[in-house]
Order: sequence, then C-alpha cells, then structure tokens
Amino acid sequence: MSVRTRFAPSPTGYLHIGGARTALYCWLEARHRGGEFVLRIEDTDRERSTDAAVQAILDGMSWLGLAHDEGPYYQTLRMDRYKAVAEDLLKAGKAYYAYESKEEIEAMRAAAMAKGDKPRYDGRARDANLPYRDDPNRVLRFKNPTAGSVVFDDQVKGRVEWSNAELDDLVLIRSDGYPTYNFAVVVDDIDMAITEVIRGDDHVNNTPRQVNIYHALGASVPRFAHLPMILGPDGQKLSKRHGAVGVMQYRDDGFLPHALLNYLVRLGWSHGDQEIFSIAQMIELFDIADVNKSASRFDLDKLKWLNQQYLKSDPPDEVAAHLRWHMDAQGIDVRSGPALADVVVALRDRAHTLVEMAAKARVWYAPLTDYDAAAVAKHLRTPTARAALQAVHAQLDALAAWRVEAIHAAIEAAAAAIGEGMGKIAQPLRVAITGTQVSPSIDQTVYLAGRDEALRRIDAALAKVD
RNA sequence: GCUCCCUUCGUCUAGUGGUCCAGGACACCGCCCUCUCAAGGCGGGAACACGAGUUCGAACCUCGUAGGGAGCGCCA
Repeated sequence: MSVRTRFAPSPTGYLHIGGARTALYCWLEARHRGGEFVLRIEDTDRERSTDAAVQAILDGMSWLGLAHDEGPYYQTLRMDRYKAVAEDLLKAGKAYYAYESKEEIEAMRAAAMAKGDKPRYDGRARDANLPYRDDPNRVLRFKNPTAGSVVFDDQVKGRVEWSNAELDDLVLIRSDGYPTYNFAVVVDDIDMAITEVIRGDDHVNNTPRQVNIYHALGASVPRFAHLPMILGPDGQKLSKRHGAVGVMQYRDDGFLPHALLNYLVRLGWSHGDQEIFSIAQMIELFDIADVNKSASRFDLDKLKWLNQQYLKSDPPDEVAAHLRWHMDAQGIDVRSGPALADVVVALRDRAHTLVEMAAKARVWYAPLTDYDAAAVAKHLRTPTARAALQAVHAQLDALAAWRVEAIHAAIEAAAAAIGEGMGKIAQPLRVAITGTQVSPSIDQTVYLAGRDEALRRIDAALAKVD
C-alpha cells in the first residue's frame, strides 16, 4: 500500500510555526516515500473556525511551497459520513446514548478527583441501553474496552502502552449532532486511507482512545509519529509574546521560504553535521523515524543566519524578485535606480533579511536628503576632504565606462593624486554618496548610484565641507 | 491529583557499550583580511541533570531521584 500522510489543521487562526513544521514533515515523508500528502481542514468546532483562517492556512502552505496531492477536505462536508459510522457503532453495541447534564458530569469528575482518580465519565449509562430520545443532553458515547491495554509503536516516541482502565467512554457525537475530534479523525483517516499519522505530541494522549475506535471499526491502525513541541526562546510555550508566530509574518519580516523550511527541518531532525539542505536533499534524506523525542526552542539568530546563507547562494535574480516585494512594501520606487540583482549582490553579505536589505537599498533609489551628523563631522570636516572629493569627482567624470572595476581604479587614482591612502578618500566619498559611514565597498556604492547622481552627490557634499 | 512523555555546550544537534578527557552549527570572545560595515579564514571558552546498578569498560543498558512538558472536555 502506498504511503499517505495528511496535515489536518483546525482553522482557528493562522498557520503557526509548529503547524508549519508538522506540515513540512508530513509533506517530506510523503515525498520521500513516493506517497501522497493530503490536506484536511478540521472545522467541526463551529465556534472558532473561520473562513479567513482557512485562507490563512492555505496561504501559508502555498508560500512555503508545501503542495498537497489531495484535498483540502472539509470535515463539515462529511457530516453524513460520521453519522452513518456512528449509527453502525450503535447497532453493533459498541456505542450508546447517554443523557447526563453538564452539571452531572461535572459532579462525576469532582467525585473521581476526590478519590484520587482522573476526572472522567463514570459510565453509568453504558449498560442501560437507553433508547434514542429528543433531549438537549443526548450524546453518543463509545464503549471503550475496560480490560487489557492498548499498545502502539510510535515512530518518534517508541512503544507506548496504555491501560484501558485509564480511559473513559468518550463522546462520539455531541448533543449538537457534530462529531468530536477523536471520532472524526479516525473516520477520516480510515476513509482517506492514511497510513502515517504525523502530528504534534499533544495528541499522544488521544491516541490510545483512537486506536480503540479503529479496532471497534475493524479498521487497520495507521502508524503514528508524534512530534515534540517547538518552544519559545525562553523555553515557554510559543506565543505572541515571542513576536512572529504566524508563518506569513516571516515573509513580512524578510525571510525566504526555503530558509524557514531549512530551519524547521533541522529543529528536531538532523543528518550528521549538515546544516544546509536543498528541498531535494530534504526529500532524499528525511525519515520520520529519525526525528528527535524532545522539545526544542525556536532560535531566531539561527534562522537569520540560514536566511543570509540563502540570500548569498540563491541566484541574484531570484532574490531580486523577493527584494522587489519588500521594496514595494517599504514604499521605495524601484523604477529609477540600479538593477535589483546588482543591489542584491552588493548587499547580501550585509543583510540577514530582505527587510534589512530593502532598507539599505533605499539610498540608491531615493534622493539623498539626510546626512548623519557624526559622519559629516568625522569625514567631511577634515583638512583633506575637499581635495579628496574634488580629485575623485574629476576622475569619475572622466571615466569612459561606468563599471565597478573602472570606478575602483578611478578612486585609487584620485587617492594617488592627492598623496593619500584609500581610507582618506573612501570615507568622505562614502559620506557623500550615502550620507553615512557604512555601506558596501566604495566602488560598488558609487557604481550603484550611477554617474550623474554620484557626481551630483559629490557636489552636494563639497558644499558641506566648510 | 492521576496518566503519559522528555532531559548532551546558552541554543539546535552528532553520538545506539570501547575509536568521546564528547564532534558540528548558531550565538559569544580573540586574531587575520580590510576603504566603512559585513562576509570570509583561523583560534577560544562552553555540555553528557543527579544517584545507584549491570559491565573489564557507560553519554549510550537498568532502576530510582530531580526538573520540564502534555493530557485528563459535548476544543481540536
């Protein structure tokens, strides 16, 4: 049977980091083993599910490039199916109606707690064989086995054994007619022929209950893999406090999707000492069985480092397309100014994100109006600044071809002409072109400004020398 | 409270009884390179949670302890 994995988010918010990694692992496992990856939207919680959230999840998946082969399926469109399966269970004597009120159930829990037990349903209607009746409290409960234990071999956690005595008779169909999560997932995973259930380890505790339902339905049990959590940098649960938790926020913050994927794949999984993985390598090398058991923390510094690695190694044209998006977002008009790919090459060693890169690129696309006071004081108000700027102006003006190497030679010639080193000429020139003391190498900085603009800015700086 | 899960440098991890007085990466520090800032190169500090046991030998196996997490819903 071919391998089939699924990602099954509930649409109650955006696609967050933990969900993205789960989706990635599901996708990789399917690709690695030549199977299918299905997407299913678990929207049975009518209170919290929204169409906007569905869209946000779809957007996140598509930005990351995690394409599904099937779906999206929506649980709310499968209501008849859940009811039919529930009916079968009822007929087979594996489920029963119960009519306790919320207050009664509350009381049972309290009683169990008082006895030092887990809070749970006491099964009082289990053998009562209550008929169907119209009642606001009517639910259908599962007859969980009372003896023995459930065992499953988790691909990540290893063998997990659970005593049935710990489990109570969970609700299958709620009083509003909707199926509960534990029931709907099982029905769906059976119907969709899912062979590998990969999900967050907050579900480990649900798994034994689900395995019992598989058995009751006479279905074969899939393999499970429960992924450890991703924690915030402080070791606490990831939350809005930590800044970006939605995947799309990382796009807005200037990260490349591939960099995020690379970061995520290494969080809980590794292949020797390798840090950088192309998508093809991830698919080739990933194996769900190699995933770590323990939770890990999200480290923004490492993500930034990876992002820069990709900024540096991806073809400049590709990076330029992403940069363009951020330039637009920052309101920088890229129509007049140097080619974006050239800007990428000049800035990729100096920026960890596209947001930083776009901000640094601004200097070549907008008129220079702001001069850093300290920069002016330090490099323009010097005894040699005037001569340096005049010399370089003359050299650049006389240049035949406006190319980086030629510009470099021109600046060196200007330095020689006034009998100074590179430092005495590059810094005043840098202040003239950028208004600051920091920029890419001086030849590139000048080149990107274009000849006319460079000469104009040198003139403007000359006016500030005194 | 009960059940289940987890524990190697600050962080992500390698490691499956000897090749580990524990390797790589991020971060940090230093040096080199250098027109600034970076990038890059070289180097440095930094960990097997604790305690017993098994064994000739343990980061790796067993048992405890401590710490952390998850779940115990008509939420997923």
